[in-house]
Amino acid sequence: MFLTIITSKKRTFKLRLRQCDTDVCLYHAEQVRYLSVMDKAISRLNPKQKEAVMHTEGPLLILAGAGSGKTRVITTRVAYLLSLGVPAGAVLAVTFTNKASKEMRERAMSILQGNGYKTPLISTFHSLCLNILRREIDKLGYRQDFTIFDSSDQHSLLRNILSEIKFEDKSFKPEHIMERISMTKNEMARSRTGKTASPDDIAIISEMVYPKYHEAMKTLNAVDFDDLLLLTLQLFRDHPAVLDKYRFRFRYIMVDEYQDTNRVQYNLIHLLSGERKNLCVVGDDDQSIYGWRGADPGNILDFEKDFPGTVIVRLEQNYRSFGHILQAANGVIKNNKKRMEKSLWTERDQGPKVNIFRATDGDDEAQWVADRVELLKFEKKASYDDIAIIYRANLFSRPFEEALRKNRVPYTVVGGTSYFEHREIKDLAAYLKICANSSDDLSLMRIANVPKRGLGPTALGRLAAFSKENSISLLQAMRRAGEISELGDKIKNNAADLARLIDKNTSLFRTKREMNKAFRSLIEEINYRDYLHELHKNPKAALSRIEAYEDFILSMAHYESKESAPSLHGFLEALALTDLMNEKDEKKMFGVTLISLHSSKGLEFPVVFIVGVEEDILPHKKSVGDVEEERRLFYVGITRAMKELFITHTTHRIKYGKDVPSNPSRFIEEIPVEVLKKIDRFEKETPEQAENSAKAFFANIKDMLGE
DNA sequence: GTTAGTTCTGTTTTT
DNA sequence: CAGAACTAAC
Repeated sequence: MFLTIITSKKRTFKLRLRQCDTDVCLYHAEQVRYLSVMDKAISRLNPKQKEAVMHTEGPLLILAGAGSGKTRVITTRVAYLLSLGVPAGAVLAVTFTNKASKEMRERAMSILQGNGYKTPLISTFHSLCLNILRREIDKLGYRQDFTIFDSSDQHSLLRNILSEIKFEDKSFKPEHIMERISMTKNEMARSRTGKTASPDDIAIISEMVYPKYHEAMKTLNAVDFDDLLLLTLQLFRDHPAVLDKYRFRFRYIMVDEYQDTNRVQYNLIHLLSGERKNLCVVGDDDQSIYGWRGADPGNILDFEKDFPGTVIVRLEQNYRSFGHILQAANGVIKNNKKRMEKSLWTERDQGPKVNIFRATDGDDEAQWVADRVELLKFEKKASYDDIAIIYRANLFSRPFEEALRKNRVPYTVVGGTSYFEHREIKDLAAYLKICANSSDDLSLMRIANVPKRGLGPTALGRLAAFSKENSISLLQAMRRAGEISELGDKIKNNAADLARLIDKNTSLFRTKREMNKAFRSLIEEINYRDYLHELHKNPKAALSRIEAYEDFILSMAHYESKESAPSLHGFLEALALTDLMNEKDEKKMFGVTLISLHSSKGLEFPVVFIVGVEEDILPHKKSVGDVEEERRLFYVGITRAMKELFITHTTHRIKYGKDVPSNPSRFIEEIPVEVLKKIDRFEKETPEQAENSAKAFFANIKDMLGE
């Protein structure tokens, strides 16, 4: 059935309707007014992009090469759907990061310029699932007030389990076992690329421990990140009525970064899209760099097979990089066997060639880069903000930080140790967690003796045993500490006091208008400040810890001010699922950016340095199994650069305290020689270069003195 | 129950 | 080398 809408401006729109889309009709009349806004946005697209935007019904695969205007296409498409009269509630766009979803939301809505359009649901996989589970999880036998365990929670739980079953073999680290459990949960075993099929020792152990872990999580009334997805999938599989509800609701589904989806995510999307298959996925198999985390590039490679009738749109025009950079990228990536054929092209100039520099060692490399950064600043008038230094592993940031500091160059390190890793934040968060979820024995265990309140391991062991015998929570056991005859009177009181403290604050968080005030007084009540001073003998360190938790309180205040119905659960969810702390600091990003190859995906910089491009680092020695993914990683790095790209490597490098010779990465040879330029440190400046740099130098001084 | 010394180990990490 | 985690003595 076709419905034709006649607009005031002699423009006709054909809208195909399906039987279940009756509510579309109700909307069209008021939408026609806004088509001109939409037309403007669409007119800015190239033909391929236009095709992707206007194809609204049936499965659509958008293969979006790096820098091909992917975000513009997705956001325009969302806006386009709304402009057609599709109700906002029927549109679902799923992303991986909060940053991406935020950007998508803002840009899509800005295309429509308000005009009374409601915002569709644009969310990450995890928060989408959380929202569904909050409503439906009782159907799976969980309690509604569950909390989310982050990886350090998981880790310590697993540690407990291992010691409980007296698994003492230290050669198996809890992290590795946890990683394996996570892979199992993400249905890696059933993956089509699945090479994890061969059962090794870790697989055997994790298989043994997984049921115990799962059981423990359930009694703790907690779910982990994987569970959010897995339980939602289970919900959809076991409760068709629930699935139908969401299927009916989400009639237009879009998935960003589809190459990064794992099997569970694939199944979720598959189920949700249902018969209708109004599913649009966007991705680039060449940028699939999360295979080690369960991402299955097979999902994008086989999309056509999985969804018959798929229309494929290739976005290959690159708007980001100069020609030489693109040729380097193409030259490298074409060595991969398993990929969808595509080749980026640009209308832009060739630009400078790709610079290769060989340093003697890591410090030399860092110093050279830092000096080059200054040269760029003064000679080419580049801003520090325009420059990024990208490395394979976060630990490489160190020498660059030092060299930049030495040159007085401002910089920002992205990633690395996150805010949550700090002990004081984890401690205080544990207080919040036990208040939010009285079954969370793990958090209670963590803070039972922090600060010291005379509840050592032995006392806690007794309490834990008592809770087990009576199948009650640890908190409940503390409330009833008086009944435990093995405990001394003092300990009984200590435990009961703690239980009272938790109970009191639990109700305070529930009733008090401003949670952050309650939080602050809780921190004061437990004398956490003094505890920190005891812990760190030099007052400077203690003070910085105090500042850190002050920030934490501030972020709670921030959360409360922006949320319409703030709650402790809500805050903890935001804490687990979004990077609350970095959110605030986002604007503070300035200077040269130091970032890992992985986190650089999606970003762009006029000048990029990819450093440490050596064998055993860039194809990393631990990922020999998947050189193609390493190559994609390099490809991602190259395609971040807009104007100028530098690639550096060393002749020897200190690794774990030992000096080892290093060889240039095999990937460097894959860059066509005609786009390469080897830079020699001792190369003298040509007279005109010298003149230019002198000019630039003086111009810069003038700048600094004058305006 | 805490502390200082010792051994061990070493990617990437959107949530 | 450096941080974590474990052990052995206060």
